[in-house]
Amino acid sequence: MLPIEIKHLVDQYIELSFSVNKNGESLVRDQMNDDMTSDQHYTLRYIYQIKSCTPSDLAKKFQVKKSAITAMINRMWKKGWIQRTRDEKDRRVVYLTLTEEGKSLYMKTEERIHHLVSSMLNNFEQEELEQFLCTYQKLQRVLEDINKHK
Amino acid sequence: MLPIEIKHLVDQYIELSFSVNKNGESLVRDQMNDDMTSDQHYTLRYIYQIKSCTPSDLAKKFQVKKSAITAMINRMWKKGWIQRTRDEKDRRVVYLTLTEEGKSLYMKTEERIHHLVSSMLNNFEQEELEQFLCTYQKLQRVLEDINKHK
DNA sequence: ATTAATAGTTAAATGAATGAACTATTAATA
DNA sequence: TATTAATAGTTCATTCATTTAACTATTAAT
Repeated sequence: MLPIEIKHLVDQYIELSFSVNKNGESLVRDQMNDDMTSDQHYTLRYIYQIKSCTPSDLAKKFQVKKSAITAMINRMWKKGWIQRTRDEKDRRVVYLTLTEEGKSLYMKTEERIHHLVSSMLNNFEQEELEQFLCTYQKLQRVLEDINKHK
Repeated sequence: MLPIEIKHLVDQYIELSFSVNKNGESLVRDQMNDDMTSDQHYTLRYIYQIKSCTPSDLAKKFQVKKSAITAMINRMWKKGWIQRTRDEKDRRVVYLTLTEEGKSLYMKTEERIHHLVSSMLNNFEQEELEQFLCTYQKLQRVLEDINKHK
């Protein structure tokens, strides 16, 4: 990369990531039922996809302390969306799974989000989109790497 | 866009934006002083760039209600980073500006963030990066548009 | 057998967000 | 002009999200 161009590109990235984030999060919130937040939906999504996980897994995925996960899981557990099961081999470990209500709520909301994202991405040619996602993917690995080695 | 590919691309976008967001926000938080949060830095940044703005401007930019802005500005005002001035023509309006302390704190933190983002973006060839930012920019406009017409 | 480390929770404190009710001021209109 | 609308911002109560520090229980290491 040419040093002379760096500052402008960095500024542009900072501005765009802020703006896309805020606007995107706001639209995602609009798809939620009144009794759930976007973080709670992301939690349902992760557990749904991976079937079962531990609070420690979630803390790593969400980049927060485990006590933050305990608090969120408590709120979702009270609403009947999540189950806790102790590992019989290693009794320190807790497995989190979705209840039937959790699954069905997740699927309904995720469908609305898919619809929203589809309508966003429809504004792009397939090739441009694929190129974009390819670079986005690399960026994701770079960020994961920096986070891993810190 | 070919319908058959859509679902995969949508899934990929959802996963990447989540992951880049969480990892990115976590790294940005690491650049903050202990007495400030990333939202507070973003607020300093916006006011710094635009010199002066109203709470309503901030509410629009951050996509939150005005009462959320009042609360954040109060916290930053208590720390001596922000000034409030009433408009003499229209006495309903409040102008927010940075104090000298606010400016200097902003600049120190922003420098660390620039350094971080530079080291991230250094992993890309200039052309790939420019192409990426171009699409990211389009995406930003699409999101802003959807938000405007809702 | 004792000490370390790991998994998870609890509790107190702070920040961030909303909705509803409120003040003050300005704009619209009958 | 007098009354009514709308706008800008704040306050208050409530909920969610997060951190730090202290804690329990369990397993691993020496």
